[in-house]
Amino acid sequence: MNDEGRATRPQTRIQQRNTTAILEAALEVFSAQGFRGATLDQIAAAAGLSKPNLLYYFPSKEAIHLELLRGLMDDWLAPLHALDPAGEPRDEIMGYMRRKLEMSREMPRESRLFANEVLRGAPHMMPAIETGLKSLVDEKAAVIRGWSEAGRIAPVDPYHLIFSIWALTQHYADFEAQVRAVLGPGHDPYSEAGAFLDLLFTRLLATG
Amino acid sequence: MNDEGRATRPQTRIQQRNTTAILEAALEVFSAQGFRGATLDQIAAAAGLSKPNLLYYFPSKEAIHLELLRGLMDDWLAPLHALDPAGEPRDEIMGYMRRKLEMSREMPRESRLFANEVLRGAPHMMPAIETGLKSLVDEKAAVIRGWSEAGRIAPVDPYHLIFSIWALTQHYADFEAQVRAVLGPGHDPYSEAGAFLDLLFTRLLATG
DNA sequence: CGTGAACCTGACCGCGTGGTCAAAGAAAAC
DNA sequence: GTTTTCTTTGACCACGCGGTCAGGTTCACG
Repeated sequence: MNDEGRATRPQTRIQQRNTTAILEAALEVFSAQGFRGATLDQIAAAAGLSKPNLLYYFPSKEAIHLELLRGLMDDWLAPLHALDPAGEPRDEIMGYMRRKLEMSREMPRESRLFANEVLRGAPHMMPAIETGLKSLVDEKAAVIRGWSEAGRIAPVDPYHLIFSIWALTQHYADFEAQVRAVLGPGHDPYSEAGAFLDLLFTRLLATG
Repeated sequence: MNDEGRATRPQTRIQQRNTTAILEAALEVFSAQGFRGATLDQIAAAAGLSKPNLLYYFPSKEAIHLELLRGLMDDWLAPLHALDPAGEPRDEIMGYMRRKLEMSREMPRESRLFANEVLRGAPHMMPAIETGLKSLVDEKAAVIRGWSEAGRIAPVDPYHLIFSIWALTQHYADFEAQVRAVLGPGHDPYSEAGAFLDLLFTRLLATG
């Protein structure tokens, strides 16, 4: 039981369990209802706690929301971070796309939480976007531009290539209701998307 | 001054002006704040009316929201509706994509309003999506499948082709905050996107 | 088992918000 | 000019919601 790092972190068993339950419940409610649409009672109920008890662990509704967003940023950057400048260009880009699609399948609530935030103009995340996200994208875009100029993939604008990966993969999580309604029953949107996107990016990146 | 059509529709000059102003103001506020996040006071202020006066023209906050969504559906279907089965396949699909991108540029608030609704699981629009939208997509997907099978465009899943057009074009409106933050100043996202998407769909659809 | 800290709750509060209403103020109709 | 209908508003209300608090209960630890 060391006490290193960020000041004051007792972290008992109960604290661990309850904060986890609260964040899980908050993710569920915020992603489905938005920040203003969610109520502390809903979150408390979903977490199996009373509202005052919930506020014993977090000082305010906003604090829960911020904590959720803060934790999300790392997960969100990870797939792009893993794009390896030393790898085979096509494999790296397709791999990035597949990881993002996998994230949409496995973490649709997180995707919707993020979408909600950006839709509003990213009031809380703009600093993180302008620093962490931007610099990472700049870095990887330079790598892709290099590949492009070296003729290892077809010429493309690297920024919009990255945007297209975000758009195409997150769409299946954020607009899931619409996708399922249009396809009708008996479809697995994500596996179909996997095949389609493989094809799309293969053709986009193929050299002469 | 005829009185045909839907029962009771006096529509004086003042009524016309005020309902228009209210819907315009509501679009502004709802698209930026979401349904729950928006307040009647904000909408009234943006419309230049008092709150009670606003409620003289619409019975409730929800009624304004519904009216907005109802009016949006037609605009939303129009670009796909215009895809001509008798046209040149590549031109038709690329034309559809360009019309959608144009809509994102010209009507970003409407795009965000729609995104907000679908993110929440489309509680109000699901009926319209399951009927109007789905049948239109089914119809046009069949056309595209025909082109694909006839070898006039490269083989693609027509449904996911349409989804990809939605995702790629709406992304620039819905995630505008992020796109601008990542690109930095001195960029015109939409014109760059136009060039990129031209390239992307050209390569995706090219035969041989 | 005792004691202090951590955990939990019912009751409560103030404020913002959706919505109402009676009555005043403009337009239109005659 | 008068009446009638349409338009606008200030004052008001009920309620849901975020947040507080005093006090009770449970837990960890010696």
